[in-house]
Amino acid sequence: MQRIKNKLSTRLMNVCVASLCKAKQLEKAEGVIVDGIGIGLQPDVVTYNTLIAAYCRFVGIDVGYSIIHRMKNAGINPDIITYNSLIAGAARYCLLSKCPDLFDEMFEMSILLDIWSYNTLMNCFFKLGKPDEGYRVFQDILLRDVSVHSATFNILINGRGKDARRFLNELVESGHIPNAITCTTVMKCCFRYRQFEEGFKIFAEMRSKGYTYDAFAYCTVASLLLKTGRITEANEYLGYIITSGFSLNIVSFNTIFNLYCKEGQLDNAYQLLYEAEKGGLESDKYTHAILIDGLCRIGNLQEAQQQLNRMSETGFDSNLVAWNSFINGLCKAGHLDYATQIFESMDVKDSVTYSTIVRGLYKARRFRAASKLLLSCIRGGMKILKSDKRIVIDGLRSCGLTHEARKVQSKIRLAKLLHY
DNA sequence: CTAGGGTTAG
Repeated sequence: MQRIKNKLSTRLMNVCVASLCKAKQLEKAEGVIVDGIGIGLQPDVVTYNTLIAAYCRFVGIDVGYSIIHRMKNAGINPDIITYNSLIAGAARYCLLSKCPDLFDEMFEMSILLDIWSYNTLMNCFFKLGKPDEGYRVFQDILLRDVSVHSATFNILINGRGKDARRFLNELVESGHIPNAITCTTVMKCCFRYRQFEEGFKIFAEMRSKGYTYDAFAYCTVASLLLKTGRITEANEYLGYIITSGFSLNIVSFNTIFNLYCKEGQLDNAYQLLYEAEKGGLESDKYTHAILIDGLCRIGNLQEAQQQLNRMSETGFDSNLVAWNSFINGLCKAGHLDYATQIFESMDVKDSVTYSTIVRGLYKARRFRAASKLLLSCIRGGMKILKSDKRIVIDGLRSCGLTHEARKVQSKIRLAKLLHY
């Protein structure tokens, strides 16, 4: 009788630990376990797995891994879920090199990789832009005759991108019934590849099937509408998201926030931010980037700069999109030198950073500087837009620097030969 | 107790 009681209480403790972990309250979760042990409860594999998953998600894989020692000392062996959480952590923090050691350990304990492990790995490879490795994982799934899960298909759809719609048809033809996640995935892929009609068709189908029971599809569609200048329709869907009673998280909130910022309604944006924070939502890197871009758009560069500072203080110091937005704002306002100064102080830049400055320099008719930058971008192995190449060459020509223009052109060609 | 969908910049 006492043992049954304790088991029940362990389950209760686990529910408590899980909800604290979900809220990132890891110290409190640990406290609950300590208290539980204090009153004679025995943490089980679920208790430890919950904790390991949370550490791997919020802190890092090493801390997660250290719990394994604790559970072994308590006489509990890690299982496939333990290792899947560690694999997910390795994938999340780009530490796939740690996986072979994990696999070895699993092998020693006779724990086999399951579909969750494979899905995690496959998804990670696609996200890292290594589709071949992703497909190799899928081959492994088929070879080892592991039963697939609907998530497997969704990961594959994301990996295929451009052919997502066709892939969905094939799935349906082979008897698979796509769920809401599959549909949203395909719709997003359609939009990404400018297959707008196909995308909206999927959205209509989702609504008729009752697949729009949460804000996911609406956010996708509203953002697309905003991006393509269909503001009224975007507003309609966002209005619906607000009034429908969906529980709004930071992502749906960011979508609405973005509409206000793009529309220059910064007062509304700040009001929304205030209410979201009052409701316990934490701003993320998207919130910051959207706000900084919005401030730049209305020309309030000072406030944008301050917001960047606040952002860095709250731990989002490497938010490249926000910095790119700010550089763009500076260029638009004609502060080329300050923009260049910031550009040079940045440790991490991407092709958007370069492109923004190149375009800024072009508009300021500083063609030599623009071409110099374009070439250093190419040397860094980054993709450049055809239009950027065009404007630099045209710019040089337009002020009689035909020799330079030709030189830049041949250097670009040479770089292409070397890189591809 | 683990994996898959929505939000940002040129």
